[in-house]
Amino acid sequence: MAGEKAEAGTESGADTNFQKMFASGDFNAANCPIRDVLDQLGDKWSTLLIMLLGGKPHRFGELRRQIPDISQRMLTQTLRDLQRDGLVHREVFPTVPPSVEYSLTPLGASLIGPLSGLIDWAAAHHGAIREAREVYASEAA
Amino acid sequence: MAGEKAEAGTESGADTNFQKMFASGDFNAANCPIRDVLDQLGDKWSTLLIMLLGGKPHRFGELRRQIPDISQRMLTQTLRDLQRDGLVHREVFPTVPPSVEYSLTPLGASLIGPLSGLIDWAAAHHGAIREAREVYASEAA
DNA sequence: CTGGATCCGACCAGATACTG
DNA sequence: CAGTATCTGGTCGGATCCAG
Repeated sequence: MAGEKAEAGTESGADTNFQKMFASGDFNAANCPIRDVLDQLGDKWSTLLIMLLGGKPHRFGELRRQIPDISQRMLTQTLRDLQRDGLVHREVFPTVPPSVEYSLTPLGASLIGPLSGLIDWAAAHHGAIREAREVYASEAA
Repeated sequence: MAGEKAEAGTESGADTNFQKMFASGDFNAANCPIRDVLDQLGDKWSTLLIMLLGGKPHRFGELRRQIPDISQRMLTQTLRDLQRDGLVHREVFPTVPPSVEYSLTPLGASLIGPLSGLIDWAAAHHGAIREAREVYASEAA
């Protein structure tokens, strides 16, 4: 299969290197770097924390107050995962009582741009999505 | 549902409008449109399917072959969710045997851009992330 | 104040079998 | 070919108690 059917997409034009990578045959979701990264970002709290830390560094309790509906367990765990991936920096100040500050690493900061693009899209179209959901629900009935 | 309609502040800066929205107090993750949308996109297969359909429409079995490690159940379910959100169009051809074609709606196509931004980031930095993970693992030991 | 550890329910997701 | 239905295990995530 050597056919170049790129022109079929007409105006899409944004699939770019994804289609190329996918067509390269060596995909199969196992060695897929996208999934590897998106899996973490796709969880319930990661993106929210990243955007929050993108504004300014936060302390633990500060984050907990900013996100009322996160449990302490999930906050700890998500922060540790992000730290593990090199997106978040954790700094402990040996004060009494102890305080810990979380901030984005340069790698984490570089994610803000692309992530904002997606968030902007979500904000812009979530009305249409909710509408589509209601239409679908009423059709199903 | 008390007062939908989030202004979303058009689109200008990157992190700016998120911080603005967050600071506006009208956030709290309950009425957060971001979470509403990202929740669906963040699941295991949505983004993959969207990018795939962004290339060209696919039939059901075609998608299943393209993604070997998706179960038939998850494929059906994810497609239905995307259709419900108005991102994917489902067209049935009453042939024998029956065939169904899935394609992106204009709304779904508009997502390709922002999503590609994130995917490009993932592809570009996933090496750094894997490296960070190994460092973290060795430090933990 | 910042977490670790544990228990436990809820939901996600795969395997399998069956239908039109 | 394109699904639906059911059973089941694994993981996510909240609540609570405890420690430094």
